Amino acid sequence: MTKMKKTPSVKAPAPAKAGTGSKPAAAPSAPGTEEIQQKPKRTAPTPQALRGMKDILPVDQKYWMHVRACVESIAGTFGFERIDTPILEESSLFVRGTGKHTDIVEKEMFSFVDQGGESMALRPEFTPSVTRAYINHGMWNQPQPIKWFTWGPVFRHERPQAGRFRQFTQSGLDVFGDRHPVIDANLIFAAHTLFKDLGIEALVQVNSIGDLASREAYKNELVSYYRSKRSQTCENCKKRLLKNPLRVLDCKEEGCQAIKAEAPQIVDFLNEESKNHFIRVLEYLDELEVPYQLQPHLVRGLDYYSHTVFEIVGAEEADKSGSQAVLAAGGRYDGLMEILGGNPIPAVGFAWGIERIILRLKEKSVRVPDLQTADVFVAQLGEPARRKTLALFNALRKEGVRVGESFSRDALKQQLEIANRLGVRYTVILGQKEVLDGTALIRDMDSGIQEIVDFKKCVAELKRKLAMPAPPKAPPAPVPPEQEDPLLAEEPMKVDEEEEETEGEDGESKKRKK
RNA sequence: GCGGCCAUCGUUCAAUGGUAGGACAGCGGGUUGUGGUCCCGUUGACAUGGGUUCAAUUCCCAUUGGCCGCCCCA
Repeated sequence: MTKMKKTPSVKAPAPAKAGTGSKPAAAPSAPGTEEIQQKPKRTAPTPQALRGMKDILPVDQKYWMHVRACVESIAGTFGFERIDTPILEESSLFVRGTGKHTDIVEKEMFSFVDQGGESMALRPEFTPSVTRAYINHGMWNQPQPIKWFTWGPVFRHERPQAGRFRQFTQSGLDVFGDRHPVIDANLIFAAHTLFKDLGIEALVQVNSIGDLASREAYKNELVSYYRSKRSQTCENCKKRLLKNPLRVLDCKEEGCQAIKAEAPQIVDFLNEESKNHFIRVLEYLDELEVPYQLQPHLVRGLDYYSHTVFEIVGAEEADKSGSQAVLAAGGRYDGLMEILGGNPIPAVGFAWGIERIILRLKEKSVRVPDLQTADVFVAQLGEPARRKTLALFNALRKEGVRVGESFSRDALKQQLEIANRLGVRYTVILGQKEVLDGTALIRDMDSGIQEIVDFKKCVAELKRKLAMPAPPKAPPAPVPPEQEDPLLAEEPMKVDEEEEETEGEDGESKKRKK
């Protein structure tokens, strides 16, 4: 038992092989408290994030915030309520819901048996979960339709690539309990609006795969058509014909293109009701002025889809068939509720992948709002000031002001550097002199102008200043400087009156330098 | 899951069969209490494990991870 207490944090050197039994290098002396941090030297290999799983670092958070804000705005304005479901579900939910023969379930699902012998899975998508939740909570007793909005991690054991991860974040909108085509159209409109809000040029592609009867009829026809072209069909398509015939329409092989072009189209096999539904969806889309492309070859891989299916792809990737071009996808799934043992309640929804959206935002250099972490910085010089600054920090914080600090540093220069990096509007400076006088210096970080205020009024004064709209911040301006921006030229120079106590010379000398 | 390419400081890019250099970032300076530009200094890396070799970061193999294509998908 005594040997257990050393280095609880470091894992044993990974069961690499049997060779490295003794491990002579790292011999942490047990009592060693004095030279702990010396030099780590060789330790056991640092654990890595699992394949296909990523840390989201603070630098990237502004993208996440931006997307999240856009999504919440859309969800809110379209009347969707947030629902969260467990990340872990019993495996059978997805086996039945997503489909036993889909790739997602067959080879991509993280599933395992827990200590209690129960078979469970990390959700690979949201749709079965929210459908289950609808059934479990008897949502059909509430006024229909039920409109839900989701956001959270999903897991698929795939080979990672750019824009494809094993853990990724999906978000979606679902409408339950209403089969009217206007619901489909308005949902597509919401999706389209979302991408517009995000600043991503995206394209809506729609199709209808009809109801089950229509689809079966079409499948038969498609298969017999491809049988007749058997000699020219690629190997892959031959396999697909057996397993999931509709997928031949996705084939990218040169040779198959001609066959595909001539292939029967599903719209011709829609029965009266299905066709009617689709036409009305399109009419509503026209009414909503949503630009869309009819995509006769668009089919969805999951079993539960019916009628309207759609995808949203990045504008210029529309013809490139790159798989990561699909930013969002969805459709109607009227049959799922019954598959999961509920009443036959229609539903339609769509989901989008946040990582792909963010990837796109970065590729297109879409500007997203910066995350400001502090409004004010408190700088201190000398021990008495440092102590006094602690109280000031808390006083400001209690007023809801976000305060930056570097209490442990001594040099004012360094503290101002940090203040600058944080992008605060004001820095409060407290030195020996100010402590003795009971004052504080408030420095406007844009202009460099400083004013002396009574320490007691410091918080109120800062709040007053912060309440005023921030002057238009000159953007980094990555554009060439030739066409000078008239907006920048006549930038209003505010805060010029009302500071009788301003340290004129200080501020001016500052300005002269630049 | 299949095929291919790749792997050097935190990031990015070099060089090399005899253990690595720059840029950016970081940290510290450029005398007395002032940031955004400038100058100087400094920390810091050869993914892991085998093999070939007197010697491997460099060559070979495996593993791991990333990327690209396929499968599929958001």
